[in-house]
Amino acid sequence: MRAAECNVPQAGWNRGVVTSPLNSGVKFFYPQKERDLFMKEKSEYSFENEVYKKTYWHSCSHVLAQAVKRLFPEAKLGIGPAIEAGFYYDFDVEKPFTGEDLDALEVEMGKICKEKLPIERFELPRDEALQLMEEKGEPYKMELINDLPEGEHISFYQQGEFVDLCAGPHLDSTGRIKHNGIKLLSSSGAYWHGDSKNKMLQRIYGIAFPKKSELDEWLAKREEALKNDHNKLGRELEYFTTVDYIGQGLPILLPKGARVIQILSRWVEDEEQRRGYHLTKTPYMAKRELYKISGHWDHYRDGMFIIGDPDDETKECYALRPMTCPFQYQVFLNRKRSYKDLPMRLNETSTLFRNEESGEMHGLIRVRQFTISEAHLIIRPDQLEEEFKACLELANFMLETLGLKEDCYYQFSKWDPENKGKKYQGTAEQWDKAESAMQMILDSLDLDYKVGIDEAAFYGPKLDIQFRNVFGKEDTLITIQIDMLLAEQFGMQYTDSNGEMQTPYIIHRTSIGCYERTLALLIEKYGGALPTWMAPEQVRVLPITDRVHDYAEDIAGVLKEKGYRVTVDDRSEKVGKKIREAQLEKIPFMLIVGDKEKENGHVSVRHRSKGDIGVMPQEEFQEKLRAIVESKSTE
RNA sequence: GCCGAAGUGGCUCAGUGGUAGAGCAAUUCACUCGUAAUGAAUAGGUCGUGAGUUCGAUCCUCACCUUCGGCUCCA
Repeated sequence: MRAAECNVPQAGWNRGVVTSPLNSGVKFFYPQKERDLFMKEKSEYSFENEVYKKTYWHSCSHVLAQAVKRLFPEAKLGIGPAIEAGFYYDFDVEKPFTGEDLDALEVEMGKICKEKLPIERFELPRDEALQLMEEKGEPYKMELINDLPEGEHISFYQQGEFVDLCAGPHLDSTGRIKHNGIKLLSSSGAYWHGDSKNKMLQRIYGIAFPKKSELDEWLAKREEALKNDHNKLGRELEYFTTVDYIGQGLPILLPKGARVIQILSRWVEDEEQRRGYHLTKTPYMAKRELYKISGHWDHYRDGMFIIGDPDDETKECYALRPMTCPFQYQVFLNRKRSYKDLPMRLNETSTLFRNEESGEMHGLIRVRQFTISEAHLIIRPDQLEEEFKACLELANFMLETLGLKEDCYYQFSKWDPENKGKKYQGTAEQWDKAESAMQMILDSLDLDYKVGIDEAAFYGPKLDIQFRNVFGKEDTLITIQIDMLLAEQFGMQYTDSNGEMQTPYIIHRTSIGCYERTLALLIEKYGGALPTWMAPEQVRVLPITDRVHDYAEDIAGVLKEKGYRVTVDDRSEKVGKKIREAQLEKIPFMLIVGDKEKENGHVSVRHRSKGDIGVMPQEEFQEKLRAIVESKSTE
């Protein structure tokens, strides 16, 4: 169907056309807003131009939809946007797509590109738009149209026989898309409108580039990144494992993983002590009554492991803690407090239990039992800004030391008033107050952040520090939260300087986040070669012959005495093999010793990434190691 | 929880409706070796678990468990 055949109002036809500044003939049917953005960007049609890239991928998603419609005419269209890396399109189909289906679709997409079909925009009034989608048999599109506000221009894009409801923008022809620069990556289920109550559609993910070589490069890079998958590397390098009959989300931290977490948590606890925190140790479980006060019973019960019958009020019922907050508050409540006691900074290396749903677990990143560097700061309202900033400073200090700062970004996680009562406790006024307080602090820091609506904790807004794993999936590493609700619920009060009772504010925060998750991120960041200061094994001594085993032991003994983690490989193997294995295990330093070294009291030093760095006296190596470890360099 | 894929010795993977192989790792022996794999021998698996179909199941069917990629959820 041509646009003209369905009463296209010609007036809207060329709305917002931009002609290429390079006069290459490419036309963008951009709405004014995006046109302005485009013109500010590099005036080239390259992927360095974010708008062009997204437009290209968006048009790819339409080509994908067109291919699906050709090969699977019964498929109903969902939505198909460009995303961070590539594009996807959701379809309602009888059977999920198979790998062969994706191959066939890729071929068909290539054909559509070669057909060089003009991509044209037209607009329709609501009733005609609905009629068109009804004729095309697209119930999901009709739902989208019905959700559009009154008076909105309802625009469509057409290429050949394919018409799609779409706000645009798009390229002007399928011929602009490189026919062999497209790769369909995967397909999986995805709920319509992202709501698990809705029907599950089938989503196809894809990526595309204007050059085949760029596609190949991207795919190779991705493959390379996947090699650092902590879930693979972490198991291979024996940081952790899982056991069928223990259960999902309950990893075993093997000696190497446990060692790293011990090193990190000692560092964190010491640093927090320096910053005025008091360490607590609170129980792993409590009676249901505690969680009723905190609100967990009403807002978080599905996320808890409950011991006993939660509905039988005549018997005791316990729950493993999903958070430490209500426990640490008891420290404050232990006696009468005055304004002089505040801020009260309570930290705990706390193990938590959350009954995540079965499909949500992922290596060390998403588990059911984990340990976080948690703290609650009980403060006077006038201390909020200073304490919040100090929390952020601490978090950033940790991230910088770990070398992860560049991989993280901020998210201001707000509530959604729509879910008041169900998901969130407190009043709109209380939420406004907490969110605007956080807003003010963030503004004063001139922080670059994205906003997450409906991402808050049930008791308050959060500043989350996010990262992406090797698959590009986003997770929270660190969080800082403002809570103006729970202190009141627990009857926490302090006497101010006028002798009047006041309710404190509370900051919930993590400093390094969840140790398991942080370890996962470190493994992915460093490809398993963790910085020397936190490496589970820092030095391995490799004697060349049995004659120098005693010397090797001496060297190791001195280093152990100084607190380093060192082993001796005294097997009867060739040194080449010992080196190979130490390399594969990513041991930072190898000390190769033979008769010559023994004679002179020297060591031959090999670094895992620098290779052979020469022979030196033992003391010189010790000094080198000391400098690296004490500075917590990322080497 | 939902959609899809997978599960064979410690690891990576072959394989077949007639109850299993390879490489690496392990163990033993020999070699005493100079910056990424010395050689030989030995041992190791009720083929994720449980049912069913069949004369016979690791293979076919179903359920469950676990793992992986998504969705939803979340530190």
